[in-house]
Amino acid sequence: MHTLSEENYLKCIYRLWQDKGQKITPTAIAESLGNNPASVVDMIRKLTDKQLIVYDKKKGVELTAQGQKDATLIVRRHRLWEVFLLEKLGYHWDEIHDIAEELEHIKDATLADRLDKFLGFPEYDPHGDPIPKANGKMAKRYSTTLADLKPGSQCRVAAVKDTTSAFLQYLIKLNINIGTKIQLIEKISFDSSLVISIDGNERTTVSQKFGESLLIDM
Amino acid sequence: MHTLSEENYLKCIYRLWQDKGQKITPTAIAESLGNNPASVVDMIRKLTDKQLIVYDKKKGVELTAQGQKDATLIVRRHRLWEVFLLEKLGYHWDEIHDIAEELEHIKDATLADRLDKFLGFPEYDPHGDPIPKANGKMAKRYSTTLADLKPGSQCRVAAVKDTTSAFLQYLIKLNINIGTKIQLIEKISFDSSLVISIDGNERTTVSQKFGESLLIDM
DNA sequence: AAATAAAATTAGTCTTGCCTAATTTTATTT
DNA sequence: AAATAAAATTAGGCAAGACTAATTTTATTT
Repeated sequence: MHTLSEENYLKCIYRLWQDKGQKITPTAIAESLGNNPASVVDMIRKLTDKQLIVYDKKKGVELTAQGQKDATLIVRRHRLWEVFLLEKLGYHWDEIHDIAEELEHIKDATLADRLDKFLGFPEYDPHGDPIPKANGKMAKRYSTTLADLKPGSQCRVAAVKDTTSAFLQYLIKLNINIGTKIQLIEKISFDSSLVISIDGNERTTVSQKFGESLLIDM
Repeated sequence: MHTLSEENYLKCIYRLWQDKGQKITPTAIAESLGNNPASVVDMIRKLTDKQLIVYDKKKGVELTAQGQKDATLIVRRHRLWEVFLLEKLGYHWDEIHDIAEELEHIKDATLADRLDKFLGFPEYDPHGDPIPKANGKMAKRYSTTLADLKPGSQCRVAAVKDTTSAFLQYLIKLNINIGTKIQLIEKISFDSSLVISIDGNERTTVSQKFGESLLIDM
């Protein structure tokens, strides 16, 4: 079994891999975890010894088959607990991430599967991220963002790319949820701000950063 | 907030205090946690600095008001999670203790109260231990054991004093549950073995140790 | 009360996982 | 290509929380 820290690194590497598909460098991991690059180097050695990752200076860090499997299970647990917290305990969107961050490390061979069954085998978590199945497979992950949309088109909010409560609280304020319809009216060429209409209501302007944090479905 | 280790010590001290009401010595804590007495001395210093306990060589370790409050909350969380695991996720009696041991450390201000509500404010956990309420109060704790019973009398299993799976699996084998009726037929004076009848069925003989691990209600 | 046993404590060590500072390696500019 | 900047790595340290071994204190016997 893995330590809490090892699991957090695995999850982080998994996320960087999914997000970018690019080379994963020690610096990128350090930034993502808020740790010092020197600490990352230590952990890279440890995870390499455990054969969960392979590190090559040219290619960066890559997960081995076992590393992918283990990381997927952590993500599965995280997302299932998020569903539980929201649906069963009545937490709000912006409160669940940090708690799930702790719950995902609970170690028991059958816990994830039992929770999955109890929740009715959900496909997506409250942030719109697909929940890996027991066999590691998972539903489609959305990748188009609101910022990628052509002005004039309409879309449906499918997922959030950013799960910080600052972003989620802003979404609550704007009355945006998974499933909300948004129309992109105009893209301001000066700073790429987006003029949008939420659920057919009056226009609002949001930043480029905002647009890049919302994953959509067309 | 407290570290995982601090919480485990607090809980251990709380349990020793409830169980025996006797002087709590470093050695007793060490035995209970499976740690070295030297480590216990370190932690006694730490918890004393945090004003969670008071240590006096004559009186042993005692919880301060704050220490009691914090320990009670940990116990509350542990017992609520046990109810959840058994009732909602379908675990068996003997599987829940260790998982709850991890879940009890999840830190969130409203989690215990939400879980309590979700479970319908249970009074007792699956082992028959009373669950502390949000205000710290809790239902009656049973203290009479089967071994204290007078031969000839009848009783109801109210709780188990031992939550190891070895004991619980033995109970499953004997078909004993919380609520099961037991009649004490005879006490063998040689070794204090107990001849009992479970739910009116044919006689079984159990050890003194067994009798001391079952808490009963008359 | 002295001898012995048990408990408590101190001193020093180890591992994990982080840090800073210094150095080396690799990339990017000019 | 040389200079500069950025990234990676090494070396050494620190705190938490455990350990062992040695010592001191307290309790129990004789």
